[in-house]
Amino acid sequence: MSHDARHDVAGAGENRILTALPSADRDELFGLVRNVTLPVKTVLFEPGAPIEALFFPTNGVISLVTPLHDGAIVEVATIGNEGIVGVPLVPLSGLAVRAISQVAGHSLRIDAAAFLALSERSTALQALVDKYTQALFGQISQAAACNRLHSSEERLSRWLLMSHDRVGSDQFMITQEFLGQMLGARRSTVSVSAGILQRAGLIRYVRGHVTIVDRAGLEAVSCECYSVIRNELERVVDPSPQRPPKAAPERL
Amino acid sequence: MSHDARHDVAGAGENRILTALPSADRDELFGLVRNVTLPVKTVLFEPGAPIEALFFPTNGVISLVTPLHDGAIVEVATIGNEGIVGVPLVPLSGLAVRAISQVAGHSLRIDAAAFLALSERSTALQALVDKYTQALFGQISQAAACNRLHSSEERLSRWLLMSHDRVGSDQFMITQEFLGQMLGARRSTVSVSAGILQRAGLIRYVRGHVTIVDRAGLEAVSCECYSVIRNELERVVDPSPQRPPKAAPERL
DNA sequence: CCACGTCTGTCCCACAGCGCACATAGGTAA
DNA sequence: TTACCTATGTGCGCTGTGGGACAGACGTGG
Repeated sequence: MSHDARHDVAGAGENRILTALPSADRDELFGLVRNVTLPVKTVLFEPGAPIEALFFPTNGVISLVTPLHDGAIVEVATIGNEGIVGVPLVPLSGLAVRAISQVAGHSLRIDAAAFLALSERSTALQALVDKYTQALFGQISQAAACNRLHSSEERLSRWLLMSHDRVGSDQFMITQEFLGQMLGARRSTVSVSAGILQRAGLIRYVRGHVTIVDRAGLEAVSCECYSVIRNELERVVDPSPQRPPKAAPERL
Repeated sequence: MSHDARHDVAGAGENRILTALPSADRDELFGLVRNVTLPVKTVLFEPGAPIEALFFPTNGVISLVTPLHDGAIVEVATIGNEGIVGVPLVPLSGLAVRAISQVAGHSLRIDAAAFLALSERSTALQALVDKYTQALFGQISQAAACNRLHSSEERLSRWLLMSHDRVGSDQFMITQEFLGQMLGARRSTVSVSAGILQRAGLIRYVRGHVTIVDRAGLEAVSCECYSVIRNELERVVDPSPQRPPKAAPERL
């Protein structure tokens, strides 16, 4: 696994979008980035605020959440080193969501203007970003359905699996209070669901420290949304296994 | 209100994205489109199927829905003459959602390849599409939160208002069975919620024919999501009232 | 060591919405 | 007219979860 990320001072991983770039483009981009440390609960941007920079996480987990007027928030997507925070990027315009770091980590930060200029020149970068944008779109759509139809236990399992994929460790920190906000559920509901998973021997949960004990078991409990989203994201950085095209509708 | 749409044979409206284009670009695009009639429940594309064409609705309502493995579907966005069906567009790639017409109408159809070629030349078109894509992104994010936290009555009101905006008539057809699928609820739940709205004098509902009686009343019952989404979409075609920027986080 | 703050497990009640079933009304065709 | 299909209204029991509260476990700092 090549480690071209000369700015990756933390030595704690790479960003898979950048890894998938041709080396010339990647080198050029690395000249424009700055490695930033993102403690837990760092807000990268607020709804409506113009995007000033993109972030390519190398480790840690960042969530996109929709804040409602009453103060409640709901997670609509989680982003790790497989993705980009700040797309779709439009000059001087902002997204309708908040980006907030969920598990502490590092990201490569690049100014929006510099990124746009570079992507004018690099069709490979443009193509990758567009494909990722489409996958992110799919992730949010799946979350919208999941939030409506799946139980808190299924959604909790999905969240744990997605985080597990991104932190690269069997253990990470997240309080049930925070988890409840992400899942749009009461803390006590999370506590009950987590207790079920714990008694089933799938996880361990001690004062904000979650340990994934039985990954396969978690996948069995989780709803389909986990694998749907995962496949969609994998397709971006590894296009080899083409999805079988669904039955196309009649030509319009 | 200029009516340049020479292909708009149905004479039943215009697409506001296209209307917002400089006339030169608009004329060029009109040379590439075909007016298509979309009966109710027409599927424009399935999840994963490469997008072959974009659709600019001139009337009617088209929904983006996420189908789940068990056959259930949930609406994640509704698109009328303020929008575009098929974005974000990536060559040879597809979206993770199904597009299905909800209220019969017409759209201007353009081949994906032709559209991409044109948008290479028209920065105005590119900018509009990008802004709309961002707004659509916001709509889905809001729906994800709404689906999780708001009551069926609130969501039903929101759906009726959004459709009302798009059909341009106080009456349109939609069965409660279908509505239940959109809202991710039982038909009987929809029946109860609709009954409440009906007894409150806000709507009339007879065998699939909904009539909006008291729009202001509906807005009062609906959740905030209606106006949030509406503002986001209006910003695309009418950027004059800039949104006040939220408090920006500390510079990263 | 103790004190305090944080985080979790649990219990109560209330209620929206599910799952299911059935009756009825509007529309259509013979 | 009758027969039939579609769509809506409604009733009932059940369950998941909200809303709220409290006790106990863990961990840190004094």
